[in-house]
Amino acid sequence: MTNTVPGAGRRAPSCVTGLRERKKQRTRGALARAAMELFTTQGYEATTVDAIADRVDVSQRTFFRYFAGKEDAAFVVDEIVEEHYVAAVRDRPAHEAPMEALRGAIRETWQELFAAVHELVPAELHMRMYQVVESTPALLAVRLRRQAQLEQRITEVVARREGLDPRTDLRPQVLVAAFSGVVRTASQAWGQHADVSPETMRRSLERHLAVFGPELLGGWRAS
Amino acid sequence: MTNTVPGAGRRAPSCVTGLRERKKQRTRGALARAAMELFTTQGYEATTVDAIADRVDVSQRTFFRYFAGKEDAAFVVDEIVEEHYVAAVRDRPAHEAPMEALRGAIRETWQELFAAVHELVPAELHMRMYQVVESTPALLAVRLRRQAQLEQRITEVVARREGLDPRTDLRPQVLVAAFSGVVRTASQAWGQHADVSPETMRRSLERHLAVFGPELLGGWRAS
DNA sequence: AGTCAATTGTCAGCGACTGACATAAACTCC
DNA sequence: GGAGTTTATGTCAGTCGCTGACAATTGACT
Repeated sequence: MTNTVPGAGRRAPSCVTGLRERKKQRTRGALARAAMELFTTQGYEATTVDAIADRVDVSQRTFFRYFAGKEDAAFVVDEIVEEHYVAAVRDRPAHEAPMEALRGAIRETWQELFAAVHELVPAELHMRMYQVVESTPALLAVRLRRQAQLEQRITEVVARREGLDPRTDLRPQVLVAAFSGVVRTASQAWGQHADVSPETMRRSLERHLAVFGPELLGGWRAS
Repeated sequence: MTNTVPGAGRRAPSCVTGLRERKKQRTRGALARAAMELFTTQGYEATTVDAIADRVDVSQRTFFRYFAGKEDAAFVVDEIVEEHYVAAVRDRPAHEAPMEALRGAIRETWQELFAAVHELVPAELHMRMYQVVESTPALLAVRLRRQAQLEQRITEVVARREGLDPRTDLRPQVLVAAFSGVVRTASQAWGQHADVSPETMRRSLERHLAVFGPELLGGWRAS
């Protein structure tokens, strides 16, 4: 089902591990890693697609057969994390309230984040890449769009958990939007932090989540 | 202070209305309107910068002296709305709780939205343009980035209202992020609506805001 | 081994964008 | 109102992201 990109062959099974399929996965991984290394060292704009392709000894044309655009090579990690997150929300115990489930899922996801990605890219590179995306306008825009799409998927999952139709009952949509906004501030704050480590990441998340309670919506002067 | 873009002259006052300045504003407006007309009729990707420039009888190079990129011509309206919103939050009565102030400000802004923009572009074009941005991935990404930047500004304003330092106290940041997420779902839902009118816009906003209360963060099963 | 399908490189071309230079227009001051 | 100085504009050449088309190579299956 999940083909490694170039031409979804009409009869190709693509899930079994033929020599061909392994080769494709290797090239794709190599391209992604090469791209990230160049992006983090030279900057995104200063890196040409030719440079990425040369580093893997393929033609520029081949790069574009694996990635629809230069940007996409920067989001292979995000892609994995997104899948983990969706699965995590889905697998949360049914008795949890929606907000609890989201909180638990994001904690899980961020906890296992580096382990899940480790095979593809070293943690060091991954963290620097996160900052590159945050500080490059063109990439940041794409990340935010991806997260907006992710919100849609999460909304579906939450609605199903509660047995609601998201078009009728707006609560899933609204909760997910608000919650995602909060998570984004947490990751943003973490990205600006000088010491980017799994530990500071966890702490940033908890600090932001702690504030997001019913008291936030009322007056603050009494506090 | 607000120069119309081509070369910020070292001695040019640029706030007074010289013949030169008026001419620039006219071409800038004409370029923006031409761009929006083409974007809404042919689609964003199918519209070339040459086509936009030709329609205003200037060279392609001149277009890029007024707008840093093809995208930017699509966001002159958003820019105005953003300014209105910031001002609206700032001018809210000091006794209002942060959440109240944000709610009031967004209502105000959306109410006067079409009137505020009317001089630059007709309402019809404006609304169709909104949908074009929502349905064009490249443009949607930019809009989301702009809104993220807007959140930062609003956070500053809210923090100042409450006499807080946004780096110490995370509440402004977190509230604004959550609230902005909710507003975004409202505008998104409106954009997908078949009948895009000021009336349906207001209703979408109220429906989404109504859901965003303390009950949302707890369990829903009791309801 | 031979056939078939799928990946790859090469090439030509489009569109977004930029720096450099020359021209023409508007502003300034006398 | 004319001389000199900014400042906007057009032209040109060039880079980079990206795509379609074709031919050559390589893996897969019998």
